[in-house]
Amino acid sequence: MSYKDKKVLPIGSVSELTGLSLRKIRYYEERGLILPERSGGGTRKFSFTDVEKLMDIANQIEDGMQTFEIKKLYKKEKQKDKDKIRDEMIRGQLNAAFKMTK
Amino acid sequence: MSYKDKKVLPIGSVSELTGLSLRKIRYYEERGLILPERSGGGTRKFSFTDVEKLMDIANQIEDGMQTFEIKKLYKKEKQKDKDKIRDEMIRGQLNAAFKMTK
DNA sequence: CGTGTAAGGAATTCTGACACG
DNA sequence: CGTGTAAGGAATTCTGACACG
Repeated sequence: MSYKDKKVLPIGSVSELTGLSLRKIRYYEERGLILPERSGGGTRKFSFTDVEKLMDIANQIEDGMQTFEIKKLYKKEKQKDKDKIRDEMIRGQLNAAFKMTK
Repeated sequence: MSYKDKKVLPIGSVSELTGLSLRKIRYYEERGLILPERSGGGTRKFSFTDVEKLMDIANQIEDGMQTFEIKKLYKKEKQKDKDKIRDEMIRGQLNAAFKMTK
């Protein structure tokens, strides 16, 4: 995992990087759009990937999209990723089986 | 500037990533080995580059090197970088002058 | 010299709630 | 629904100092 995915940024830094208020960031988490980790004491820790996602979210909100729609969108994205991986695995196995017939 | 150079990490995250105590990190700053930025309120903000540098420093300390030696080393590195840039600029200008003679 | 620690205070973050719309 | 704000408390960080070696 690269630096981009390390959950290490405090919400203040994320707010500065994205230009979003603390309230908005917390709300988007509440709606399940992002999933920061928590320190032992309970403070949120974000990754740069989260920061990028938040900037995406901000754009979509500006376009009048609602949080649950954005969430659905992300679910679809994830499903696509899974489908892709499944396809690749199937292709790999077919390929292996094919070689055995030679 | 990439994510790696953004000064956004709190000292706690840096401590976790490097395995160094808060005391050590602050001390290495005091000795001028790293230069985190400060938030408006005065809290330190580090970059991933700082994190990498700290891991380097930790190794050198383990090898018995003293902080002022490490600092000297970094100064030399910087000087080399400057020399390199100067060389490239001179070469670029010579090249341009040479083309004009054609 | 490099590092741990206890001390007191300040900055940061947290949650739940009320407000507006 | 999405967001601002005031409120009280808890976690995080800060500095300067003493200790040891």
